[in-house]
Order: sequence, then C-alpha cells, then structure tokens
Amino acid sequence: MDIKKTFSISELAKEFDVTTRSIRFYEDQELLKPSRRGQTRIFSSKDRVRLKLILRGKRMGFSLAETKELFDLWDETLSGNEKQLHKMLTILANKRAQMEQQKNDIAQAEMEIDTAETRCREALAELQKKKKQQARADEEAPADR
Amino acid sequence: MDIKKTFSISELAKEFDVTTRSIRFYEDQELLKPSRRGQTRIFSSKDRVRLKLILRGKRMGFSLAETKELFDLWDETLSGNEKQLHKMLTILANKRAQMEQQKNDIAQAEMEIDTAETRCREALAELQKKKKQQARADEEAPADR
DNA sequence: AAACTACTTTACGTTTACGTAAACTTTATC
DNA sequence: GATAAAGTTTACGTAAACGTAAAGTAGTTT
Repeated sequence: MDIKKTFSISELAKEFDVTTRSIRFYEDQELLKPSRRGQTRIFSSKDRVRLKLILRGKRMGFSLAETKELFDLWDETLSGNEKQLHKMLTILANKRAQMEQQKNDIAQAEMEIDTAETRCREALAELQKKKKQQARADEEAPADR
Repeated sequence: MDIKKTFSISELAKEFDVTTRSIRFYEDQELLKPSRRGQTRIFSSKDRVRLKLILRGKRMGFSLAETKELFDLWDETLSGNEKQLHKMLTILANKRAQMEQQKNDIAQAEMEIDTAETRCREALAELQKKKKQQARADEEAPADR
C-alpha cells in the first residue's frame, strides 16, 4: 500500500518533474482519469502509477498513443475475455522483442562510448607529452633575458 | 574495410528500411554529407555508418539534434584541442549515465511484462477449467433429447 | 525519339507533445 | 473581505520529423 491515497496535480508535477500542462494533456488523451472535487482534479495512486509508466515509456521511446493502447488493453484484459487475453499475450511478446533490440542497441552504444573515451584519453596523453617536451626545450634554451 | 565504397540513396534506403525523403532530410540537417556527381548524391561508407548511428539513436530515443551534436563534437575532437577533449569526456559520461537509466527502465519493464504475462496465463487457465466443468455438467444432465 | 526509371528541388501539409497566454474560479490566509 | 495561491478552461503557437505532391532532370532501355 502506498502511504498516500490521493494527490493534487501539483504534487504529482513536483514528484515527477513534469508540468501541470503535461499532466492535463495526458488526461485529455485519456491516459489518466482523475476524479473531481468540484473542478479540481483528484489523482488516485493508480493514476500515479500510470504517470510513472507514461514517463518511463517516453524514456524508452514509446509514444503516448502506444502507452495508451497498452493501458486500454490491460483494462480490457482484466475483464477476462479469451480473445483479449491471447491478443495481450502476443503484444507482450512483441514488447519483449522490442526490448531485446533496445538492449542490443545499448550494448553497441556502450562499446562505442568505450572506444571513444579511450581515444580521447590517448589524445590527451599525447598533448601532455608534447607539453612536457616543450617545457624541457624552454629550459635548455630560454627565449628571453 | 567494407566491401563497397559508395552507395546511392535508394541502396541505403532499402538496406536500412527508411525513405529517401528521410535520408535527404538528414542531409538537410547536416547529419550526412554525401558528395555529388552532378546532381545525384553519392554516399560514402562513413555516411553509411552515420546513418546506422542515426537510426540506432532514434530507437534509443535520441533526437536528430542530439545525434548531430555528437557527430559535430566527435569531428572537433579529432582535431585534438584540449578543451574539446575534456568536453567530449564529460558528454560521454553523461551518455553513460543516460544509458544506465535506460537499462533500469528496461529491467523494470521486463519485470512488469513478466507479471502481466503470468496473470494472463492464469486467467486463461481459469477459463479452461470452467469450460471443462461445463462440459462435464452437460454430460451428466444433457439439455435436450 | 519515346518512354521508363531513378534521382532531384521546392514547398506546403501533418502529427505529436506539449508551451504559453488570457481570463476565470476556488480555496486558503491574513 | 481582500488578496494571494493554486487550480481551471479555452485557444492559439511551436518544434521535430518527416509525408506528399508537383514539376523538372539525367541516364537507359526499346
């Protein structure tokens, strides 16, 4: 159980470092469904979880539409029709494949970052060497005085 | 050494499954710098590598602007000024951190996919059980005849 | 030479994910 | 009860990453 049960828009905005504008937009796109007290939105901890998922999805390169599709499907799945369940399973398999691809991409990128860093350090070492050589040359043959 | 040295726009488009429009757009944004024979673009294997990096960047959620920045910085870095080298090193460190975040995101998402799948399978098993019970009930007390 | 194919430029259109401003209401504070 | 603080709706604006259409060129095949 989460400690708190409901949240204001600005609480969530602060916690996840997004603007209230974004949160309202997510509601507009039906990714969040806060209840209301009068006009003001009241977010449940389910909404909070969803917001977290939305943001992670974004970091993973998912569009809001994709994320919404997953949410909707999951809701339908809970109602437990057999066809929906199978559809969900194939979609889960797809996501898994997609994430394998991403892991490969990351591994590749990490290797390239490694070699890039090595080259940088080598180049820096070269520069240091030349500096020292220059310093010695200056000592042996002072320029002025 | 890559087997081939130069590529037409449609060769690259086919190989990486992007439109020629996209490739021209990348050139327009100065991420690719093909030479020309008359009007027609001639892409080097360096361009090819860069295209590969662009696409991987996209899958990893990088914008074209970010990727371009990296390309430009890398080019400057090669010219070996000390300040540039240090800047590059900090940027590489940042990318590394970003990729750690992504790995965490992926790990989390994988766990959630696992539990989602488990629930799906459980729900399906439930449905099967009910079907069988229904079948037995039908045998014991046939509806008609 | 006509037609086809691949390539080109120019330029306007589209979608996504918000930013930003204006004008208003509700709630908390002094 | 005034005023600030936080929230609201409405609506126009914007950047990124192309799509798409129009109209032209260059080489090649028939």
